[in-house]
Amino acid sequence: MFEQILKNGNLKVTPQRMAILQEINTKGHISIDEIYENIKKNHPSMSLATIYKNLTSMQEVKIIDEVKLPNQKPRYELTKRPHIHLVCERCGMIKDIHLEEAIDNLKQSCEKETGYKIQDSSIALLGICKECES
Amino acid sequence: MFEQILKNGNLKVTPQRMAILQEINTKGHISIDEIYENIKKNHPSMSLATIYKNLTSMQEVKIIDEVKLPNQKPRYELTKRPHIHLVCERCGMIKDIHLEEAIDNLKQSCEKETGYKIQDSSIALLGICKECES
DNA sequence: ATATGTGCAAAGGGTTTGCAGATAT
DNA sequence: ATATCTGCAAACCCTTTGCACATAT
Repeated sequence: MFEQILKNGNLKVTPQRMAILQEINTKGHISIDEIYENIKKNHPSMSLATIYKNLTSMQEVKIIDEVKLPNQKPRYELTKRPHIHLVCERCGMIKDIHLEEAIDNLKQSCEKETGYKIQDSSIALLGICKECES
Repeated sequence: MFEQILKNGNLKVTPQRMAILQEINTKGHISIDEIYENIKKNHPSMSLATIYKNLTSMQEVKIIDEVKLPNQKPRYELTKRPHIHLVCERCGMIKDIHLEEAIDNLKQSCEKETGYKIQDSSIALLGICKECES
């Protein structure tokens, strides 16, 4: 699965890349440091520089996306269809919501209003999650 | 005007802060370097450290907001009601759109779906502007 | 066999910090 | 008069780079 994705991007399949993708896949919205710390447990020789280089190259071929949230270090996720990041400002939980029609409506309103041709979106909503609220 | 806003935040009114606010106000979505370069023209002793410190303190009292866009250094704008950033990926133009009902709808859909209580938003749409398109 | 990738250490760049002197209230 | 702010320089990140060796194809 990730093997094929890497090959499609003309990237070689290395244990380091596989470990990074696995980590991003299971944790989602993960920071560089978290990736590094987690992978070091099973792969002690893993270098931070390798992580940086691979996050860059895998972004270039659109395997992963960088997620920039207010007041946070960048995080990384597997590339998915357009979605919304819901961020709990108390516990830090980040949840994806796939409300594609809502995003499409927003896109279309903006296109109509401005003549822009929208190709991509970066949407975060910030608040308090159900658990923290109660 | 800016004098009053600073006082409301318990920040002293200094020429440096006024210059920073003026710069953000006229340019909008401006980067730290742009602020520094522009202000130095009329205010050669202005220090970069002062700009950093003030961007931080003015964010803390919600006079300004940091805008994080994909593949860009952070930019700064005066705090406004929730709005959308439209970014032209060809010419770099950044345009605000105040589609508050659309944003409210999005918020409400997300709240209904997840039980989150949404307090804030960070929305960017990326594409090609009318001028670049033609 | 060859191009690519990895790890290391050094370099680079942006941001933060501490402090002494200056300024706003 | 006092707390706050500014400018400078140093410190402190985080990220990138160059290179020799290792690995995937």
